[in-house]
Amino acid sequence: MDYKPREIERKWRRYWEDNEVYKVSNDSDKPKYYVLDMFPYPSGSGLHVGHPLGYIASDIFSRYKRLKGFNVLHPMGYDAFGLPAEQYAVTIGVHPAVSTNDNIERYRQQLDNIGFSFDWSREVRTSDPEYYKWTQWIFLRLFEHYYCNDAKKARPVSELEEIFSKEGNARINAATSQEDTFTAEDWNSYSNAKKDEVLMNYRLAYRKVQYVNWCEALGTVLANDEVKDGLSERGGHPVERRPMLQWSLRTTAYAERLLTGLDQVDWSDALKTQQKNWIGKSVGAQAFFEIVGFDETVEIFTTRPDTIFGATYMVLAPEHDLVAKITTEAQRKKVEDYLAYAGARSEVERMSDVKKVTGEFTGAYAINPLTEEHIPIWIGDYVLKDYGSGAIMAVPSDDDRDKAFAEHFGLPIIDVVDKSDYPGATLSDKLGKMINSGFVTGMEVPDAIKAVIDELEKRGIGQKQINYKLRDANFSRQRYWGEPFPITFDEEGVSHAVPDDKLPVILPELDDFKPTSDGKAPLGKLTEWMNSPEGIREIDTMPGFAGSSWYFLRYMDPDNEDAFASKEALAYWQDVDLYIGGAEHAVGHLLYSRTWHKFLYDLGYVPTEEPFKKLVNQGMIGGRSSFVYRANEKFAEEWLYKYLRSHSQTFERNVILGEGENAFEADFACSHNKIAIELKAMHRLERYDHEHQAQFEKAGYNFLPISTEEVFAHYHEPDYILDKIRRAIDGERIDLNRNVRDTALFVSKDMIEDRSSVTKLHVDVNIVRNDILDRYAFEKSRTDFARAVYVLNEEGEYYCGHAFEKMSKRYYNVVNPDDMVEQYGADCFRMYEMFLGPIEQGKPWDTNGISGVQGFIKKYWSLFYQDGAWAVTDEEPTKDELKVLHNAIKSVNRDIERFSFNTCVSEFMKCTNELRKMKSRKAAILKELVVLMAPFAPHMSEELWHALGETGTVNEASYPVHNEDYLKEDSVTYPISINGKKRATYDFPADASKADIEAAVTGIDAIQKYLDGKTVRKIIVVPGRMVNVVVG
RNA sequence: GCGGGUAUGGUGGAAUUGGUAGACACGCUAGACUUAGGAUCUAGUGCCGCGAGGCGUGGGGGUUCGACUCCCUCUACCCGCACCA
Repeated sequence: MDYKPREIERKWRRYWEDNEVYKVSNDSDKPKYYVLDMFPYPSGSGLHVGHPLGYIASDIFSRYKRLKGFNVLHPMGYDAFGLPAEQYAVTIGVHPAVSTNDNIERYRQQLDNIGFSFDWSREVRTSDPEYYKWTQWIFLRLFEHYYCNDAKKARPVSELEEIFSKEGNARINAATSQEDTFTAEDWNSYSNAKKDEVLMNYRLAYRKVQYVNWCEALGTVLANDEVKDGLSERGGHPVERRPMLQWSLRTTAYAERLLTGLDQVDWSDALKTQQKNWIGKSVGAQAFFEIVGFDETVEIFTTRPDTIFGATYMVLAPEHDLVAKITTEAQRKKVEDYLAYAGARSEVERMSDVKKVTGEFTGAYAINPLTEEHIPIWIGDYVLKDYGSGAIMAVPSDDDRDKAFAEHFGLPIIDVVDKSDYPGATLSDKLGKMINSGFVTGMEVPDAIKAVIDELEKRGIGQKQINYKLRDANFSRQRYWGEPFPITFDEEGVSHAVPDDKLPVILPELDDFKPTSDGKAPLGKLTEWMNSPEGIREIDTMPGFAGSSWYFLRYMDPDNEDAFASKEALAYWQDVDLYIGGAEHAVGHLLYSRTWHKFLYDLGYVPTEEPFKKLVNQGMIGGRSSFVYRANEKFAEEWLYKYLRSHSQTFERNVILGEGENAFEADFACSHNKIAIELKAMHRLERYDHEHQAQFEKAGYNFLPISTEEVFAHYHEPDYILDKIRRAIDGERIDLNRNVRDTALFVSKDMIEDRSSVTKLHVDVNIVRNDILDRYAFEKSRTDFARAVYVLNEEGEYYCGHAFEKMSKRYYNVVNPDDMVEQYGADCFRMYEMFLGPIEQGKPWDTNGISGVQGFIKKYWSLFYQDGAWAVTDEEPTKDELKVLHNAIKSVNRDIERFSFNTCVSEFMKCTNELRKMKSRKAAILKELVVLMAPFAPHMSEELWHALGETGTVNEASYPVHNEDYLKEDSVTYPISINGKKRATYDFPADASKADIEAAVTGIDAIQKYLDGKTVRKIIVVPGRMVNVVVG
């Protein structure tokens, strides 16, 4: 039979579904393997050809592992809550639940088309109450726990309350935003509201007023990783810093473990460094500087305490609490002006002119504790409120920003580090010798750092401190489409957890879900819902990353009603062995999931500390855009000029006609015949038609309007134009020809003479093949191309230009996987995606190349069927055939293990080519080959598996193992090099010894001529590999 | 500015990790067949040169018998972070 992918694929997909071939059991003697794809947002525009790349890779690996005898969990589901889904719903004016459902359906169809082995019985959706019940449940655990820095794990808040009531908070070493110390008496005397406020400073999920990224356009607050360059990641809207009462997660508590945990996982260095940078650990010292005339001190953080002798002034962040207090009357006006200026600057502005030095003197002075000098306290927005303590000691001699500031405002600079021994050393290298630095003068920097910290500690004004760039994650969204918080507030404003047995708190129906601009969440419109019998409900919802931070655990046991997953399921599946997805989740999702996972680990709910053992980032597939070149006015003018010239008409270009104020320029004019031609785009000629007419007549010329469209329409019959001119010369008045409207001329790329006479336009890549335009399809694609005229090349083809761009609708370079599957079959599509290149590398999609894979599949098929008839025999395979097969087994095995899927496909091609050459059609060979290829081309393999007389499914076969014996050669072809350059090859027996080869090599004819008159100095023989003769 | 990555034919990419550079494809050239079709098959295809031969993995230098691979240096491009004290 012939290879008919559409039939075969439909047939076997149905079979797999009917027989639940991909259903995975939690109850198995086999070792487990968990392959996960990053959670997709079901966006409205569906999948393009770049999206399934990772899914195909993970599917191949899952199928491979299954054939290797593993019980493989390979699930799929949808991250259905959150901004993108809602924003999309808002734009098209449909309820997010409805649009999300539609999108999921579309997504599912597209995925099904490609033949993935997902166990759909485990599908999860974050917007499903059965799912978000557990998101809320985990949130409540975070709410009920704090992070103990001594135990280095999360502990119950109830424990904390007990300690507070007995001894206050002095001895508690926790991750906290609590600044004041209090005693047991204090605590016991606190109101409920006050107690709640204090506890919020300890809880891992807490609510507090703080500066947040408010995005007006989206009507919500965003987390730091959702803001890029001061704009929202989704939609690119401006973001401002604004104090708001918000829920947050105390991710900072886990900073250190998030950092050290990276050592346990097999991720790319690029990814690890990105996470490290985001966590941003820096080791230094905390110090307190007294303020002249005030009781308060300024707390600072520095990584270079050694340079304290060079601290000649201090800078506070504009939002720093002390600013209002310490500013002197004399400076108040100026400071207020500066605060107004700094406050008004958006994040984008602030970040775009980092170089601009701004600040203001508060009028107050601090005392440098080691020099005893009085140093001025400034404010400046290069100091950030939420890093360290929001204040710095400025050391202009050793810090570029401090230096720029000092120079700008004329502040003193004292050199304190002599770096002459370390050329090129930077601040962070911590190298050099101290000068002008009191008791540390002469010390090396690392020693001085220690000495200064010791001194600060001795005096009780400072200590060693570690700081992280990582901030707590904003967890509130003032939007509708998310998980409601399982929190209520009583009359006193005290927060209460909704009891576990009341979960989930269902997201109520709401018609007007549009965001508001005042920061009040849409759920606030439902007064009845909000004022529940249990108390006033929180009306913010959770962010998109809430549901996606633990979804991989739900797949293990998706229908469990008593727990997010059973202990047994968690004990069996443990963690994700292989995680494939895009690099865009490098910090956000991956950091949050790791945090949640560590928290659940602390509570004993999950058995592993890191959720994702191995992670592969698939590269982005870009589009290969195609261009057509539309001739412009210049082109028409050049053409007409050349044409007139060749007919020896005495036309001149750009001729000034008329006199004085009435002078004007005509495109072409012939003074002899008193005729002038205006050559312009139709719409321009139309606009000035009558004026032109009058103008030319006044100058005594017969006016001939020719539109560029007319020129293009008659490009291939130029005599038409000539005829017109002749008639004009004869005095005939010729009106503008309006029948050629919308005619455009397209010049084949290889026929372009002058780039400026054509305009480059994107053309749909789906109507271009091997850069040749399908002109029929082109004319149908857009109404304004319907009357296209072409300048073709000698072959009569239209060649398009091309460029690599992002795959995007506006570049007309989007290729839909459905179209590929329709045309080539899913198996071919899967293999071609892999064949494109290494999975981790970004690359352009080029549909042209798929024909190579298609050709291969046909050839492969023809090993089984000759002229449509079954041609496989039961003969014993020969040694050579076995060698070809086992070579392929060996290579494919090795390459799958190292995620080199492109070379696997090459290997299949090579193997097929070789078997074809041998006319090999033996079942013993082909059966193994079918299994080997099954992970890549599951449909076809299933078909052939059955054709070979097997029953059941090829998924249950066992993976072929290669036998080294078949690969052994009798003789080896050695490359013979002279001084490292290959000059000849020669066959030696496989068991030839080093000495044998050395002795024989100089006797080889092809080598002799290189040895003439030279001495053989050395012969290097690498057995089985190569020979190198060193002469000189 | 800092950090990470990449650089190989006209194109996508191979190279067992220091051992025959360009596998496997696309494209191109020539030929065969054919109801010329965007089908199939055969051969060729890194560059220069008629040739012998020479050159060749972004540029320059080094280590080595031998370098796409290791080291130094420069250049270009991509990604991430960016006043983080």
